[in-house]
Amino acid sequence: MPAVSPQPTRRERNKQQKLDRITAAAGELFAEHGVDDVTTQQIADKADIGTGTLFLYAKTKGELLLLVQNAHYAEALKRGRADAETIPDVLDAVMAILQPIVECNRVQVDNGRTYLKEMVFGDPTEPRHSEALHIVAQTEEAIAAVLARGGMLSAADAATAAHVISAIMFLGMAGSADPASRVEDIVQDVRSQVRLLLRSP
Amino acid sequence: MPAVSPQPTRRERNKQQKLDRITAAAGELFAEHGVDDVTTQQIADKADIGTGTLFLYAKTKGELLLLVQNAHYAEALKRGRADAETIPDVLDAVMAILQPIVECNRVQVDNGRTYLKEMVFGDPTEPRHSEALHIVAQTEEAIAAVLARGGMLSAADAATAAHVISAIMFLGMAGSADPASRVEDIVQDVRSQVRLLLRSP
DNA sequence: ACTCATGTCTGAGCCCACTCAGTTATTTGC
DNA sequence: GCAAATAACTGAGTGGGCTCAGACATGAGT
Repeated sequence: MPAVSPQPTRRERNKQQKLDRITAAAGELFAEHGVDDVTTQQIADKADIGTGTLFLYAKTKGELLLLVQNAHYAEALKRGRADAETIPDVLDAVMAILQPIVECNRVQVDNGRTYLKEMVFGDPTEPRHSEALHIVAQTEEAIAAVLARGGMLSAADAATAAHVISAIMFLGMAGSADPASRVEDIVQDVRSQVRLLLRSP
Repeated sequence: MPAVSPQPTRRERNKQQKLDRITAAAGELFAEHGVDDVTTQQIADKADIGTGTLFLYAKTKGELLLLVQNAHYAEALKRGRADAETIPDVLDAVMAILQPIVECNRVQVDNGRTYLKEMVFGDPTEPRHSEALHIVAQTEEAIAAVLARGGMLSAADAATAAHVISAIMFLGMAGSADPASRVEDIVQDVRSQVRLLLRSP
């Protein structure tokens, strides 16, 4: 008989366990085969739940991908933010934030692109979707902070510029469907656009 | 007995007629009900062809939307480009190009957003998709021309800036899923970002 | 005219994301 | 403990985009 569990009621614990199993199953299958080549049945089977149950935890297959990828993106943002602090040049610092995100996005090209699609065109009332938008907002805040650091831009302009930069990165990643296009190329493409925005030498 | 037909062979004429019927049917149904509330069956029925036939003319439902919307977009671009010529201020001229495109995109919000989705995430090997990308390229060229007009930017920078502006517009339109958000608001939002990019007063 | 070859059409059927009416588990009130 | 109430689960079923094996039309060769 263990001491007081972290979760109060049994129901809550069961729900959490199921969500964990779903997350693990979806994560593994998506990573292995790509989101398009995995059926919701497979995920349900691997998580050892009924098909219907799956959709109590994620309203669409897209939400399942958000569930899996959000964690990776948050992680990438954290790394980039830390890197940026050590870099004096503003453009370099901004790119230090973007780099890990692009890398993360290209680990599995199809999944990365579908994730972006889901973010922009998915149902904003779903919790995993809001979570994704929150990460984007955090990313823009981090960029704005770097921009404001230089003191060349007002706070409002820094926020606007950060928004533009996030748009540049977004379409930079979404645009290149070819899995052969390397991360480095995308980053360079984004960099040249950001450089112009910042009027960096 | 009419004189020599514009199309040489009977097969070619039949194919063209069918494509016309499909375009008309899809256009009317999409405009009336929105792309999500129209089935490919309905389109096939209205065009008076079999279901299978439909997919000989457009590989996916998304391609059908591209087929219908591309014409509207090309039209919007044409209007904007003409407007821009009469406007001396660079920022105003750029916005004159963007305005009709945003309007066109918001005629039916769902269709507009699905069109954008299809453009970025659709199959680039399909002919209607290339056509859409061509319109985007033309839009960017028109913007670049306006930017170069001022002489403040090199040709290369103008092209890059035009690309950024198209990204800003794209996410400006895609981002606001709420049909209540008015065209004017989106345009204002885009304008403030473009103003910063151009360092316009 | 009569093949044969080549291009076009077709709809029954497949696949798969998602639903919902019915079942089972958990909690609450007595 | 035992109902009643409530929450969670389930899988057969549904709808819709898309396919493909076979039917049909057209044009070319003779």
